Amino acid sequence: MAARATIVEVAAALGVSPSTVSRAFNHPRKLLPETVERVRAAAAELGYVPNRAARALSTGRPATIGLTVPDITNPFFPPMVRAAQREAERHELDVFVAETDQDPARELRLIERLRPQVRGLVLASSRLDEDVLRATAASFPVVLVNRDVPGLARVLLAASDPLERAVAGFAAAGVRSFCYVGGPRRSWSELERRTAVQRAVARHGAELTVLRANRGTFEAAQRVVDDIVECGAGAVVAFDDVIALAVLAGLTARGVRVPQDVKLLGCDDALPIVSDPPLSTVRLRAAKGMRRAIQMLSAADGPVPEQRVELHGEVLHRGTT
Amino acid sequence: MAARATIVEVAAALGVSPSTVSRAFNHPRKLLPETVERVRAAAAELGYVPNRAARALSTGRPATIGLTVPDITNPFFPPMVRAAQREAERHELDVFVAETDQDPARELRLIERLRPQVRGLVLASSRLDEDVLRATAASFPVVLVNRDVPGLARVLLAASDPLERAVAGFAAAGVRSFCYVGGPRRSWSELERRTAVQRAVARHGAELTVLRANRGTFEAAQRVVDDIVECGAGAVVAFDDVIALAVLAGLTARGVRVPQDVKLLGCDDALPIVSDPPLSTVRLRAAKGMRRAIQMLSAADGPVPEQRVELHGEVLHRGTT
DNA sequence: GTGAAAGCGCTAACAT
DNA sequence: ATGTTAGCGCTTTCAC
Repeated sequence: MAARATIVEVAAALGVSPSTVSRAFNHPRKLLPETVERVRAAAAELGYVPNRAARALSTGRPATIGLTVPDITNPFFPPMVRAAQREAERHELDVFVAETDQDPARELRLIERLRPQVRGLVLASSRLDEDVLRATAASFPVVLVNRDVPGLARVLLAASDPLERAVAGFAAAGVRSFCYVGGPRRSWSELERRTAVQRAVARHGAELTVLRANRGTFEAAQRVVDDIVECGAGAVVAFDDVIALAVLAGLTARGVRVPQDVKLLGCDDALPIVSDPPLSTVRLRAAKGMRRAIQMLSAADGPVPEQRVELHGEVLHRGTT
Repeated sequence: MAARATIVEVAAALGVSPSTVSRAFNHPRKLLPETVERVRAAAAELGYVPNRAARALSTGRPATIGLTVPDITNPFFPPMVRAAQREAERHELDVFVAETDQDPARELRLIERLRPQVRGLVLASSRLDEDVLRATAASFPVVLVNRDVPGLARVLLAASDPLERAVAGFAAAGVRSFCYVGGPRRSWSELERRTAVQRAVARHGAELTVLRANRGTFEAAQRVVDDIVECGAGAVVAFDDVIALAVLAGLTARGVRVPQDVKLLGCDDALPIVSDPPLSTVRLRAAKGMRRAIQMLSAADGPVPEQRVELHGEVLHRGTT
């Protein structure tokens, strides 16, 4: 029961052919119910566990999909990884997760490496050039998440709607000067969020200062707090919650009261922690988006047809707005 | 260059045998340098990417190791996942990550599923019974992380030393009553940390109230804040940073000043965020531990010999102590 | 130094 | 309804 038996061994033990054992698992309806039963019992008895790699070799259809994320320590991604695995499970698929480190060259290397052994790829927040992505997706099933490349299958976790709504609310409350603290330059989310804020601020005839927390990390964000204070904004919109919390801590430490003096809005709702006051943020539909991505992949057989799915988040007004 | 060529195709294109192509990659020194060069050039030209699954089938030695974690959204684990992947890379190994959801049955299912296609397993914070673990590790390479089962190979990220030191410091500063807020019941870390605090508190003749944040989550922790206030402790040690931050927020909201009224110490140093005041915590050697685990696995061929590696963390005194 | 052949564990025609 | 055969992509004896 402990040792791993093979199909051939199970077959031998039962005096049937390997194909029968294989069929008992893959096409049970092609066998006598009784046979299926006997085979399954023997398999369990011998501790048989299917070798999925061998199966993939044989069928040419691996039951694994690859998922790349730029940075697994970014709290935005683990929930997506979980959602991917859970949804894949429903389709009897495995998920192989690889971290690209935000490095396009590394991302490409990983993709090449994964390709022979996965059925398809979900690329989350890919940093690759459009043409590289197009070339890859032309001959292989690929779904993009949070990357908007026309012609490809993509799922976008949009924050623009709630962001514009939030800005409108701030403006209505009398805010005339805004500040946006951006995240990773090359990310689609950064573009989408910044653009939304710019549009909304302009629409209300207010002022906007755009700052950037270079590598999208907490430390980087702290350095911009001085600039925020200086520009005298009445509301700060941050690219994500990590940055927002850094800003919150910085403002508080400088005696600026949130939300009385400055309103503060984060994005992602990915952190398992609260601040004081609790951070207002935009909740995205990350899990749902990842489920969609997996579904697209498991449906398609061959390159995934173009489609653009945009899932809109919602503002969560908590203590900082 | 786009399509995935196979070894046979590369061989055909060159008019050599498949074995030669194979050798050019796996045992280049058995070939004329010039041949190796020609083969590599042709392979690159044709976009040949080795199929690792097929190689594993053929050699019987998969170049992949499996890693299970209880909860990937717990910020404690992503850095370990990253470390595992980075170290594995150095050994030309892949890492397949699976989430057990803290469920022993699920963990066991995943292990069985992984076994045929991985060279070995790293089980982080395993929730399986000792005998199940022993049985598994008897016939298969397994390294435990943060689970202390005698007889097996294990890496422990210990917090006891720094925790005892911290308690001693609090006692020296006049604290007579302590509170420990525990985490997941079945985890080794919980036992190790709680025991350390109990021991240290007893040694200084002080009082200890042990509370628990049931599922180790932020929400659960908030519910115990009232109990903390009630027991009148002068210092709180939390199982991890997530709990500690919840406690901090709860205390602050109730007008209790940290660290003036109550000192607060977290554990793990895993969160990419700060609080105000910044949380004091215990930094563990998670990355280093995971590297060790991978090394043990890639060294051993067959069951990993017993060994117990204990890596000690250090106290990080920041703003809450 | 290189080729030919067998086989890893499994599946899918094609028999029967 | 089940067995036989061939082969997935690769590695590895064993020959030459």
